[in-house]
Amino acid sequence: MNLLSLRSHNAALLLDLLRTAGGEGISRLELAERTGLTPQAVSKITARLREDGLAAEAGRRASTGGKPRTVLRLVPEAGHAVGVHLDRDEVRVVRVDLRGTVVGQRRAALDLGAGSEAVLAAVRDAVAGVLPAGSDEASPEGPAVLDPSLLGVGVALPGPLDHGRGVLHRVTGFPEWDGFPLRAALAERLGVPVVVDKDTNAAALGLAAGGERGSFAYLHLGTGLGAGLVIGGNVHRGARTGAGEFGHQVIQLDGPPCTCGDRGCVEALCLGAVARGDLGEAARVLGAGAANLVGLLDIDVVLLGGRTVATAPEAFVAGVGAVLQARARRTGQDAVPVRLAAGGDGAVAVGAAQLVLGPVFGRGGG
Amino acid sequence: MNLLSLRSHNAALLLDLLRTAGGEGISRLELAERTGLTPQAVSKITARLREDGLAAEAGRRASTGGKPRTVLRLVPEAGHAVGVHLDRDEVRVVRVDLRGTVVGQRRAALDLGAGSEAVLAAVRDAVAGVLPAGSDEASPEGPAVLDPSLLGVGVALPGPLDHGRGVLHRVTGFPEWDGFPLRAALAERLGVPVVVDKDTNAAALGLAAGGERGSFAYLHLGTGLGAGLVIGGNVHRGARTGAGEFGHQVIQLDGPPCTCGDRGCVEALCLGAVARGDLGEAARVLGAGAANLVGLLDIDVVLLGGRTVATAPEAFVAGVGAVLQARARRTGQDAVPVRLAAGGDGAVAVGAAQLVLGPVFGRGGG
DNA sequence: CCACTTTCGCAACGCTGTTGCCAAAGTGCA
DNA sequence: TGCACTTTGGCAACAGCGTTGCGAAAGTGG
Repeated sequence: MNLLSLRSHNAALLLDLLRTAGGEGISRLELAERTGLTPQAVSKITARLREDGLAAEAGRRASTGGKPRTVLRLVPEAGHAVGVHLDRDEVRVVRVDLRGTVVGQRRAALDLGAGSEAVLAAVRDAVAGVLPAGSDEASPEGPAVLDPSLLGVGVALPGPLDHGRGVLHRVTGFPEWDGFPLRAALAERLGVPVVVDKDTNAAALGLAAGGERGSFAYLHLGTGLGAGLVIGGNVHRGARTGAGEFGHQVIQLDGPPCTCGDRGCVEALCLGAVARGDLGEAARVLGAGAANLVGLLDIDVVLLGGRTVATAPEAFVAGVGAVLQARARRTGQDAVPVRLAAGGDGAVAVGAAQLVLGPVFGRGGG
Repeated sequence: MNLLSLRSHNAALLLDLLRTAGGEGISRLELAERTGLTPQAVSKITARLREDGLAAEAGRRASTGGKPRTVLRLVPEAGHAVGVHLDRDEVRVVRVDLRGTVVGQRRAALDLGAGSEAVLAAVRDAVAGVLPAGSDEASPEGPAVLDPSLLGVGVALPGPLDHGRGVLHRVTGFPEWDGFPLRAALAERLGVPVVVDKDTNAAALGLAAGGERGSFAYLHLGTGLGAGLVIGGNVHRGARTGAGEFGHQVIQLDGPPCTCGDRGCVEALCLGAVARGDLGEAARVLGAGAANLVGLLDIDVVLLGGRTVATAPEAFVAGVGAVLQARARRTGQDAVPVRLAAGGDGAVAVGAAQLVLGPVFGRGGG
């Protein structure tokens, strides 16, 4: 760690606090208290941020007997990022500002099996569509993006992949994507940095950026069952960036067979119960898996999302909550709360944009 | 992050590399490469470490055509720590040097149910017993330790507790310890900093300090079943420092009742199989739990330990390994290796000492 | 013996956050 | 209205961080 990284570290720290403060803003002295830096250091760093256009003064607080504190806020328009949710049958693209607010979106049908060239071209067009007019001036073959305030493009898609290298492992049902270097291919076509990740990780990251503090698990129950883990504000991806395989956790030894080849996986049991219309059992099974996870990691909160959960949100929240409450009664501690994940349908695309914004605010090892 | 924390951060970084290098030592240029610092910065920092007596020159490497590199090594005697393993029927105390080598140990029978005063006195005596002669000069009522090179005492014991505040939650079978502020009570009696943690976390930390790199899970199968999780070199304790509840992970919905009040816990199934003499089934059940953990966290390696594992190490390693290999075949990735944890009986006490040494080397949020 | 390579320390430097001090901008009482 | 007081925040000087430039030290090889 040298002085340059110290500088950017502290700048990112302050930017993160400015982002968290949102539209209300935050004063220099509050920033000093929260970071442990001296007020004068905060003044210096925020002066640099104001010079760069990333922060601005925004009114002042009421006086407490002396000079009133000047409120600082993030300038959301100073930069933006694009998030792409690449699903099996459609692509969703959003453009967000520094605060994470959606300032443009686009949605298009897509056949993930149509071949990599067709898919990449469709993504390129959809991304170009959310950019401000004039950004797309290059030739169809060349880089699509010339806008210098665009920090990058984050892409989220289902299935295991190598987040570090940006290479897909498998996309269920589409073997032609095995081993495809998605990040490199897209970065070349778009001309900006590209980050790829699993859809569940993107959704979890979006929740973290959206104000969810501490450590939590986002459980996504849709056509499959997966999890995104956030530990201490950062997404936990594991040694080979394959963490979050929640659905194929075995909770019924020698139980009914699962598509993965094992038996008694949460996913198989849970989706089986859903198919039978037994949502109570589905929620109980999901809760058992969640309780295992809570015991292992001691997280703050469990968040539920996905199409299947959306069909009966209260039933799932209550059912999973009941299992966690029973567990809490046994251990003698407060139960870990269960809530519905905010954001709904567009959460993955918005979270994908956070793959790019995260490093700006000191998240995600950037 | 200010300049003082920057300084100690880089110093800890170098100390950690010196420790990892062990007796062979490491040259300044290698340190520079591994830290990303310039060689000159490494020279300055190591000069300070040598002034403080923490590092020393130790010979030189063969020349590669120019001046040979000077080898630096950690001075193990520059500081030491005491680790206490407080078990239900005995207390084990070790004193280790900076390198983690045991330089003194003591073992005494102990009744954890004999009341806090008796237990604390016994711990105090055992700790005093491993200290160099002359350290224990204070009156029986006053602080026991006057040795300034003693960095602190780490205490590991079974059962859930609050690592942050040093307060016990419950010790199974000994309700009189509920809510006992062990850290404060011991710190007062010993006169040095005290850190308390679960025995499984201490063992895992000891393995990490003993050369185990990256992320791993230590599974301890003895009278109970628990886990210590190390993620990126640091012990993961979770929001309320209760992480690692591996044994009460449910892997058999509505299965046989467990002592915890739930049904189908790994611990109940595994120990039940052991009681029946069916070690193959015990290993398979343990492997199922380990596979769930591996999928969720994507760790590098699974390490097994504990008295029950020690009765048939090969059977457990092979049985758990088989489950993980089957999982790897399904996902198409390399199997996560399973190994026997090094250290054996004394591992927990040695690991407890690392609770104190960890922060010196930049581990554990110190 | 001398040219060459490589390591490593001294000195000067740029930059970090910190400290001391003072102007700015309020409140509140006489 | 005026003045003392409180609180904020900028300017300037500063100590200390890692970096750069350069030269001495300590080897190898012809």
